[in-house]
Amino acid sequence: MAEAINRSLQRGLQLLELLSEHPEGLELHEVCKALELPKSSGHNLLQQLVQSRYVRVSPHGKYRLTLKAFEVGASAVHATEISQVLRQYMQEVFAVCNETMHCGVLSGREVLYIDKIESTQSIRMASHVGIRMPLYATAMGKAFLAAMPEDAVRALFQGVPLSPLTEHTITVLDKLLEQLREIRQTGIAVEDQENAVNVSCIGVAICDREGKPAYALSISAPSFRVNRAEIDAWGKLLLRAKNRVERVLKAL
Amino acid sequence: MAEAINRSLQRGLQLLELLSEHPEGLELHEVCKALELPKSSGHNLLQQLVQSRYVRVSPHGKYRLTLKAFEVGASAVHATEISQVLRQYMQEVFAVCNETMHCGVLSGREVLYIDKIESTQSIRMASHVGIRMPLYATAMGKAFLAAMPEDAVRALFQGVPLSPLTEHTITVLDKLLEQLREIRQTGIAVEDQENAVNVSCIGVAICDREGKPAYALSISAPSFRVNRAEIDAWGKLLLRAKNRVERVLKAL
DNA sequence: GAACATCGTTCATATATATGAACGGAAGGG
DNA sequence: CCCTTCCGTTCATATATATGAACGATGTTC
Repeated sequence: MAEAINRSLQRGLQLLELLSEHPEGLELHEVCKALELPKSSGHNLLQQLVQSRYVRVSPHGKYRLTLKAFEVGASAVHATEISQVLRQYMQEVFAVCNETMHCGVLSGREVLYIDKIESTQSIRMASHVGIRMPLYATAMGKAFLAAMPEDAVRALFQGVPLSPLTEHTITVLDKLLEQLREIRQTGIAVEDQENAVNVSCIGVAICDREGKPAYALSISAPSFRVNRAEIDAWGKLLLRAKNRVERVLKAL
Repeated sequence: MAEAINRSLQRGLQLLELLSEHPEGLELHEVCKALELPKSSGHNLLQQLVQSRYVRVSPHGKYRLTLKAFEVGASAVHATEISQVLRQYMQEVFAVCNETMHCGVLSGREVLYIDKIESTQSIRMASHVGIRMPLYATAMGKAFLAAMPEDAVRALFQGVPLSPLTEHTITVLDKLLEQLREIRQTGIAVEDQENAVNVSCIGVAICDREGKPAYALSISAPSFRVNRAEIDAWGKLLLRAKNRVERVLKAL
């Protein structure tokens, strides 16, 4: 944590983040403990957040975020005007595959999910927009990494353990790097139950004008519906979408 | 604006809201003018927002929201656990109608859109999650109003003009009240090009345990695809979804 | 190209915040 | 039933913020 420029504001924002990680709500003393605040300080900040309608307090004294935070955040994602274009092409791929699709942005060692279209099939993936997932265990993430030079990937994961999420998760950096080399050949990243059991994903990265990975698209489906044929067919669709989005990005 | 409890935080939050209304970004002096801040104060707040990564500044000196604001907000909507249930039933209705659906919450004289499922048909509605629309000109909104006593509706719109959004918008309160009486008979609200031309919507309100309207579901389609038959069939689906969600709400 | 605007940044000090300590109420234990 | 403990709230004052004024940089006008 860098030294604050404006302590009140910094702590208020930290408080919003903390509450966003605790949907069930937190009590004053819990907030103070988590952020190492004196209770009088925490009280003051929470009061302001309540007055500004970002937080409400339940009858049991639990502080939670309100939908005002959602409103502000939602416009942030639509401010990145490319999101409209991404959604358009996502929709077109979805029309063919009818499997849950996600769109994400690269964010440190994680991918941040910013949009999704859910499959109408009864067996489908659960997920939600706004979450983060590790790069090394998702199709979108591996697509991002494959769009980076190997040195950059090594640097990014220098000293960072690849914690297993399932028993299929790649936990050895060299193995990951090897797979990234394959992905660079085709442009298509495949992930088979590395993030959640019985779920497979196919992803592509979309690069900005400077060629740096920025966005990714993926298809997620129950593993039994993802075979060689689907990987080939859906992969092609994703690549086509990727190229079209990149063309728009260049024209911007 | 109430007197601040903590001025820094209050102003910082106002600043986030302001930026959320200006996706194209604002310069320091524009921010200061809009919020009536001295430029040194605006500068300090923006610096903190940048340091906390809620805002970034473009090469041209334009301040914009980042996706960090989106992340925090997204979890706020998922914190209202009912959103999972709503989405589930929305999905089931969507599987039949294949028209764009929305889910919204009642917020003052407006409906706040919190979720959507987009039609895969080539002619479909443009909209996005996080926006607000006036109650009097949307199917969701009229469903909300019909779930309130007439006196409450009168009070809500006391002295508030019903500004036309299209030439079909209901702009006379008595006419709106009359239509609400009809909606109370069936439970289904229909809106025909009152919000946007060539778009028709069907909506239902979902009430909480105390019987107060809280959520709404709607189907939006090009007007030519919405005839008597669709209104009846889709209206029934929506009513069924409404009842199921209300049952869950009572059980919570 | 000189004079003038306009904008962002810096800084000293008047003003508002942060917090330890004290208070009051609620819950739990003996 | 009293004592203890744990929370949330209030308050005075030590500390940090807010801001007018001054500065430097950049762009504009004539």
